[in-house]
Amino acid sequence: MAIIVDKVQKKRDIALSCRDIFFENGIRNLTISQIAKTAGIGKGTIYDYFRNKDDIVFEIVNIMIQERNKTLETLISGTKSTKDKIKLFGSFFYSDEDAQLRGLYKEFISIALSSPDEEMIKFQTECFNLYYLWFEKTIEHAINSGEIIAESKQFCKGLFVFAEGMFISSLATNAIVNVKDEIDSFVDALFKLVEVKK
Amino acid sequence: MAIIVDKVQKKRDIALSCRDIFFENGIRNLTISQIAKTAGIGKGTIYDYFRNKDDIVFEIVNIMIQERNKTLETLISGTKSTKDKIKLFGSFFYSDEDAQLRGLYKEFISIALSSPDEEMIKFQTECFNLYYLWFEKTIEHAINSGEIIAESKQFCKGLFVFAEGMFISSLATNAIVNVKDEIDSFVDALFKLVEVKK
DNA sequence: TTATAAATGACCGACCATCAGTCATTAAAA
DNA sequence: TTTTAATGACTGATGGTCGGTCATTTATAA
Repeated sequence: MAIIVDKVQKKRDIALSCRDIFFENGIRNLTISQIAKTAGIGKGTIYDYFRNKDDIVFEIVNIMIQERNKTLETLISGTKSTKDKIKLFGSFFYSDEDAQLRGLYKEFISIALSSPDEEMIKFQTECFNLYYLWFEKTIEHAINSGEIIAESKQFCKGLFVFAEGMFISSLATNAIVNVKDEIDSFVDALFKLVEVKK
Repeated sequence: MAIIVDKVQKKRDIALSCRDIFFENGIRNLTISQIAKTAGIGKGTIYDYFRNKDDIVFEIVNIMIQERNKTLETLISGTKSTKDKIKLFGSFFYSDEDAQLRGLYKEFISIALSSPDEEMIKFQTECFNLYYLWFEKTIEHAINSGEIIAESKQFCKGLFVFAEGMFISSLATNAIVNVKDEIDSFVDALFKLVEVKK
């Protein structure tokens, strides 16, 4: 027998060692050779751990999003107001702390649109469902406590998805400048309609 | 002088002659040689009319969207109900007639995300503003005629952008299956809150 | 216990095929 | 003869492969 490396861990290490150059250059402006050099390994070794160049971005985003989910979970449980909880879900699309992940997520979405891949879609679906479950629970709780009207539930999916639309529009146009303000004002306006009047 | 070709027209012709293969294969699975062969011209000629491969997609989408805008304009003016007008804006993201344009638009967004280009962003911004103006006008008209409450105006941008979010989510996840239903039910729910009660 | 051989997984970079984009040349019209 | 259009052979770059090397561990036997 010979050396046995922790393939999963090494894959993570390679991916993470490249996250800065991916963020700075974008996948299209990076060569496998550069990536391998940055990771301090041979070009061939890349393909012992990744299916292709896209797969590296996927791994980075995968790791970073899973880390972020944990942070988000604690942040949500530490937030009292329903409205603030809702806003917290959208914060990914504008907060300074998430700037790098957001940049890499952008690359990831670009890949997912032009080269849809079973695994990527599965991961995205899981993320969507996870977030959405929390989101739904938050809204339902607010309904049950009499804070907002029952009809609010119908806005769950739309409200949840709208932030993604703002994000894409902010990247693809100059029409959306301040994502935070747009999200905040939309949520505020909706809450005014949905709050139970005393 | 020698033969003078209408550069603008020829660019259009080349672009449109390739729209089917772009829709079927996607930009990543097409080579310039294939494109040139499909257009019935030499490889080098492509570069007399386009800056690069991305630029061809841009031209196709550009032409098709501008055509669609005209159709949309007449469709809107032929639609009476405010709610139907609003829904009309979202129809791009699910209607059968727009399936091909939608597929090419997806490619275009993918390009715009990973290789942002001045011209593309400018075009997208113009489209956004054009649609949004109509959209805003529709809402304002409904407010002035006493159909919906004044606060409705605050939902303009969010409502407008939410359909794009649905679209992206439907492509990147398996969590959104029926875009039309999602858009319809969100718009319906919002209208219930916003309609002036008699 | 130590020396040697065998086995195996990790790692690598030269190599290959492909392809976007260029440019020297040709063709055709005026 | 000049100008414009068109072209496809060519080039440089790059994603991905593959045969081979190296390092470590295990087996064996002296």
